[in-house]
Amino acid sequence: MSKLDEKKKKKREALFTAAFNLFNTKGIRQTSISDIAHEADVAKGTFYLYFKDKFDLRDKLIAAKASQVLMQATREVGIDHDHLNMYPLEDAIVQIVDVILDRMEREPDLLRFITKNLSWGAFRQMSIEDEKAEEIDFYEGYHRMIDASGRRFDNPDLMLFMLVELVGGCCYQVILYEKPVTLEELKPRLYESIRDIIANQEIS
Amino acid sequence: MSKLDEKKKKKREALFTAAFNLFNTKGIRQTSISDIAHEADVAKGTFYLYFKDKFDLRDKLIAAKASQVLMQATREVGIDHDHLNMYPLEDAIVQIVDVILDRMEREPDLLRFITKNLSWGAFRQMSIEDEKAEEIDFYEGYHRMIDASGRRFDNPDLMLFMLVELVGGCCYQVILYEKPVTLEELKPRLYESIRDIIANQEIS
Amino acid sequence: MSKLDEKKKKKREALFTAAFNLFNTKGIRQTSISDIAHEADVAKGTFYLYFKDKFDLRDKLIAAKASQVLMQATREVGIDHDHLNMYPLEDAIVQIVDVILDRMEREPDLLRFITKNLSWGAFRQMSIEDEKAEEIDFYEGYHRMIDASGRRFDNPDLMLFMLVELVGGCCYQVILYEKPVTLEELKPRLYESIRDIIANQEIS
Amino acid sequence: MSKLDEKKKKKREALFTAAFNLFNTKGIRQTSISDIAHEADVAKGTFYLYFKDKFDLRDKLIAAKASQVLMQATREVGIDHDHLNMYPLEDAIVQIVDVILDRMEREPDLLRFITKNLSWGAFRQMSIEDEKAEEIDFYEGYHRMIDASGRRFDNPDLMLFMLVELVGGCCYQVILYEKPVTLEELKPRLYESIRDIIANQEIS
DNA sequence: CATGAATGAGAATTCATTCAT
DNA sequence: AATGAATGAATTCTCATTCAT
Repeated sequence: MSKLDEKKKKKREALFTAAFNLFNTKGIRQTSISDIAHEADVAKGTFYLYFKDKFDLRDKLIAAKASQVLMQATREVGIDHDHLNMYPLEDAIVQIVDVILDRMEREPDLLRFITKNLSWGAFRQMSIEDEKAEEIDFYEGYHRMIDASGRRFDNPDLMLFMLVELVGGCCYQVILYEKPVTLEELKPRLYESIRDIIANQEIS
Repeated sequence: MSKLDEKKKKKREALFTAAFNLFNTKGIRQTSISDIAHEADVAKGTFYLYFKDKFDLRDKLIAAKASQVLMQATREVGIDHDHLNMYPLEDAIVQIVDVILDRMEREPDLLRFITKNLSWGAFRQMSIEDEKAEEIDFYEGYHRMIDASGRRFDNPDLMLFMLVELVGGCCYQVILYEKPVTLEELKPRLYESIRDIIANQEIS
Repeated sequence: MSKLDEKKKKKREALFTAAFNLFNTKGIRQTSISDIAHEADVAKGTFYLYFKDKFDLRDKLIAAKASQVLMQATREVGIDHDHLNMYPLEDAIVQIVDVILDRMEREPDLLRFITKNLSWGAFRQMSIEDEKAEEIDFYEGYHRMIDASGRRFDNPDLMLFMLVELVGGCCYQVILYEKPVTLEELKPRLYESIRDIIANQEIS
Repeated sequence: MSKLDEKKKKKREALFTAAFNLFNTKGIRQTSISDIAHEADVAKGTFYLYFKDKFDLRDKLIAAKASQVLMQATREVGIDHDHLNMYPLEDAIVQIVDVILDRMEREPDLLRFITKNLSWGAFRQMSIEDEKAEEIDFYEGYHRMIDASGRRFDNPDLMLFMLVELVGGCCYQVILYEKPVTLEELKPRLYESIRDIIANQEIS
C-alpha cells in the first residue's frame, strides 16, 4: 500500500473513531459534521471526501462494527472453515451468542450503537474484511455451518432471522437497563428459546 | 365537555393526525414543526400550546397509537375483565398477536411508526384510555390475565418482554419487506415459539 | 392597510433598497444574503420570508425598477389614456425614449442594473403598479397608443421589440462608457433609426 | 511544434470544450472548476496551469468562439483582403449577418453563450487567429472594408456599434424563443433597418 | 508538468422559539 | 386562546486554491 493510501486510511479511521465516540456521548442528532471533523483533527471539507453525509458515515460505521463483532465471536469460538462439524449446531450458536453478549456487556456503547441500527438487509449483506484481505460473508458462513451439521431445516433463513431478532431485541434492553431482568437471569431462558427455535424448525 | 374544550381537543387531534402523516411520509427528522402546523391548518405558535416540542408530540403519539392497537386487539379477542380464564393462556396470547399482526399488515404505516419507536419502558407504562374515561393499564391487564389463568411462571415480566421482542422484531421486517419469508409463512413458526417460551417459563 | 401590512411593506422595501445598493457596488455575485439582510437591518432569516433567494429578489427588483422608469417617462411626456392621439406616434415614442435616456444618464446604476437583466419576456409582462392601486400594463398601453394613432403596422410586436433592443443595446454602452460616442452624439442617429423602423413597418 | 507543446494544446482544448458544454448545460454559475477538470479528464490542479480562474477561461472562450464565428462568416461570403470592393457595402454586411444568423440558428448554444457575454469592448479587441498563425483584427478588417468601398461615413464606429447592438439584441430573443416573431419573419425587417442605418450615416 | 488530497473560509438555508398583536 | 412575523443560532455543504508527491 502506498504511503498516500495509508494516510487516507488513517483519516478514514480517525473519522470513524471520532464519530463513534461523539454519537455515543451526544447522540447522532446532536453531533454535527463540524464536531466530527474537529474531533478527528481534520478539516470540515475533508469529511466530504470520505462520506456523503452524517448518515452515510453512520451506515458504514454500523456495518464495520457489526462485522467486526461477528468475526471476533466466530473466531473466538473456533468455528471456522474446518471445524464446523465439531459441535452440535445448537452448542455452536449458543456459544457464539454467549461470546457476543459478554462483549456487549463490556462495551455497552457498541451495543447501543449496533442494535439501534442493524437491519436484516444489512445483516445479510454484511461481509467481514479479514486481515488477509479475504472477505468472508457471514451469511454464507452460517449456511456452511448448517450444511456441515448434516441436519436439515425447514427454512434456515427464517431460523437465522428469528434468532437474530430474539437475541438482538432482548439483549439491548437487558444489558443497557437491566430491565426486566439482568443479563445473567436472561441467559438461560434465552438459550433455551434458541434451542427451541432450532429444534422446532428441524425436519426430522 | 364545554365547546371550548371540544375545540381544543380537535386542534390536538388535528396536530396528531398531521404529524402522523408527515412522520410517515417524510420521516421524523425531515418534518418540522412548521410542517406539522401547516398540515394541521393551525398557526405555528399554536403548536406550542399543545406540545413542548416535536419529540413530546412524538412520544405522546406513539403511546396513543400503541395503546389503541393493543386495546382494539384485546377487545376483538374478547378477553376482558370477566373472560380472562376462558381460554388457555397460550391461545389467548397467540390470538391477540394474530389480530395485531393482521392489523399491522393492513396498516404498514402504523407498524413502521410504532415499531421504530416503542421501547420496553414505554410499553410498561402504556395505558389505554377507554371511552368510559377510565384508564386501563395494559401491563396490569397482562398480570391479571396471568393470575386468572391459575398457572405460575418463573418471571412473567421476562416472559412478556421476550414475547414482545420476538414478535415485534420479526413482524417489522416480515410485513414491510416480506423478507426472509412472508407473514403467512412466519406465523406458524412464530406461534410455536411463543408457546415454547411460555411453556419454558412455567413452574410445574 | 393594517399596521402590520405596512410594517411588512417597509421590510420588503428595505431589502429592495439594500440589495440594489449592494448589487451596484459589489456586484450580484459578491453580494451575499447576509450582506443584504445586514444592510437592510433585518435578520438573515427574515430575508427568506420575502424572497426565495438572491435571484428571486433580483428578478422582482428589475421588474419594479423597469416599471417605475417606464411609468414615470410616460407620465412626464403626458401620454396617458386621453391624449394618446395628440402627437404623431413617432414623436411620442422618441420623446419617451428621450426622457428615459436622460434619466438613465443621471442614474447609471439604474441603467446598469436594468439593462443587464431585462428580457423581452419580462418586458411584455411588466406591469406598473400605480399609486391608486390600479395596475397598468405597459405592453397594453403601447397597443392602445398604436390604435389611437389611427395608423396600421405590419407587426407592432416586432416593431416594439426592435425598438427596445436597439435603444437598450446602444444606451448601455454609450451612457456607461461613452464608447464609441457620447450620448449626445448618439441621440440624433438613434432617433432617426427609430423613425426609420416605424416608417418601415407601416402599411400604407 | 514539439510533442509536449501539442500535448499542452490538447489539454487546453479539452478544458475549453468541457467548459463550453458545462456552461451551456448547467450555466456558468453552477459550473465549478472541479466540474470542468473532471469533464476534461484532467486533474483539478492542472486547470490552474492553463487559466487563472473560471472567469479567465470564460473570457478567453468567448473571444475564441466569437472570433471563429466572424472569421468563418467573412470567409464564407468571400470578402477578404482583395475583394472588399466587389460588393456594395450594404450587401456585404447583410450577407455576413445572414450567414451568422443561420449558423446561430443551427447552434443555439453558441448563440446563447456568445450573446450573453459579448461586450463592445471585447468586440473591438477581438482578433482572429488564422491557421497561418497570423492574427487578423476584425475591427481593423471592418475599417478596411469601409475604406475599400470608397464611401464616407459620419462615424463608422458608431455605425458598427449600432449594427451590432441591433442584430445581437434581436437575434438572441428571436432564435432562442421565436418571440415575438420567427427568424424568417425578422430577417427582411432587420436587413432593411441595417441598410437604413448605413444610409443614414453616409456623408453625401 | 501533472496530480488530487487537504484545506477552511464562507455561502445558503433551516427552524425552533418568542412575542406583539 | 390564537396568530404568524421576526429572529439568529446552528448546520450543512461547496469550492477555489494550495502543495506535497
